[in-house]
Amino acid sequence: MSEAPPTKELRRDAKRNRERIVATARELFAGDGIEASVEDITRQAGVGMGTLYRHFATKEELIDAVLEDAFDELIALAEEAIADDDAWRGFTTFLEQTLERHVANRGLKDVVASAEHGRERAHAMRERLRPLVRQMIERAQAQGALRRDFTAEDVPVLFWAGGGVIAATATVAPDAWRRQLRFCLDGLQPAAATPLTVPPLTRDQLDRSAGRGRA
Amino acid sequence: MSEAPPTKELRRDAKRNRERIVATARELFAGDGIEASVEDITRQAGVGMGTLYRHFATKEELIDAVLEDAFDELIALAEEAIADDDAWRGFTTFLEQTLERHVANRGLKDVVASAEHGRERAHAMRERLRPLVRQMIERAQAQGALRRDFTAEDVPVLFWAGGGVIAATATVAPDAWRRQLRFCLDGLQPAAATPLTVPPLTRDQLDRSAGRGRA
DNA sequence: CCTCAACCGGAGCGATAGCTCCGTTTCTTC
DNA sequence: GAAGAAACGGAGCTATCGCTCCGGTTGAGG
Repeated sequence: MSEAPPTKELRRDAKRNRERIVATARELFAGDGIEASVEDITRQAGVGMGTLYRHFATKEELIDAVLEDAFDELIALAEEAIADDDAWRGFTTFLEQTLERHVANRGLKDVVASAEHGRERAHAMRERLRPLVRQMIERAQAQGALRRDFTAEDVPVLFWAGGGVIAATATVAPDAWRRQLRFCLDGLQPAAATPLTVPPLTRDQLDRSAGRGRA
Repeated sequence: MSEAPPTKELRRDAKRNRERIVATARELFAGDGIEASVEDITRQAGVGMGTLYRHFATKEELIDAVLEDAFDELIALAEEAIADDDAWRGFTTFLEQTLERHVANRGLKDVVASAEHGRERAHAMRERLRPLVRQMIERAQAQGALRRDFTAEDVPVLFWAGGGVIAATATVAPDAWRRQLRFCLDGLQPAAATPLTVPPLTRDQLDRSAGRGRA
């Protein structure tokens, strides 16, 4: 699982070029989403196609490597949320800060909240996030701040919803998603709860959602 | 505005082929979204490329023509909502039925809830829908069933949110959006309302959102 | 400084998309 | 049933994307 770091030792120019590629890709993915073309990346990084593909076997691999930091940050946000004595505040802050990242980093949103693109690091991030989210929710429910029919599997749904708003409005009104989130959060308080008519997603459904295409 | 119907009179085969194209496109757009390729459409309709492009100058025009019925249905749903004595029930039913259409018709979702694709009929539909939605909301607020800081400009935001959930889950759990909508609706009741931190979208922002690209 | 493995760049491949062009066929009219 | 306007169909154009291939270049060890 954990990529052993026995990678010999890169030649100086190779190391420099790799860093340039990652830095440029980070910038372009953040701004344009993962649909930024590899050609744009190489041109702006000042390297050739061959160079990029010697370091990354595929574009997906590059995406995965570029977003590693962002993934780690999401984990850190979840841990902060759990550390908050006020579980409800922790939970809402986690949602807000995650969606703020989605606005600032379209590539992150594309991988987390939208389509497939489940490479190793992304998958590992989801695995690490899952128990944290579950704990976050259980604590908020135990403190009586979150309706009891809300489940951990509903969290990705909130991200998909926020992602939809962000995709449509980010360039024009980068805070528009906050209204939508507020409405949802107000509806998540126990006092506001009205019966749900459908069950939450199962683990299996979650894995297949926005996962491996429409197979 | 209203396309005058002075179009001479199509030859019999031309008329037949046009109908085949529209019928096939309707089916493929509903199933695969507007990304269904024109080649697939012509093949399945049993016509050539030239035939399609004699009837529709561009793919966008075909989309617009194909979705005309779906647009009319949305208008009808809005009118039904307004006719309901219980404004809240009318409003929620409108949202539910619209999103049901989005699940059943991916092409409709693509045009209404997602990207640009603002051809004439789509634009006209939005113009017709706007006052109906406004009325729907004002009535629900007057009846004390809807929080007062909710505006007509928030309705597209709800569609974008629902569209995000549908895009991710439709093939795996076609009803998953109902949970998200329930949470939101519960949060739209006056008793649940918590202060919003950002203003609603302006008309101008709305027009540019998911509108003409990232210009 | 010399050598050669390691690394570089970018033309080009193959797939896919929307769309055009034009030789051929078909319908309608007289 | 002949003629010509109208419509047909599909090969192929252009553009874009991810990715490969290979002749040339560079940097580190002896």
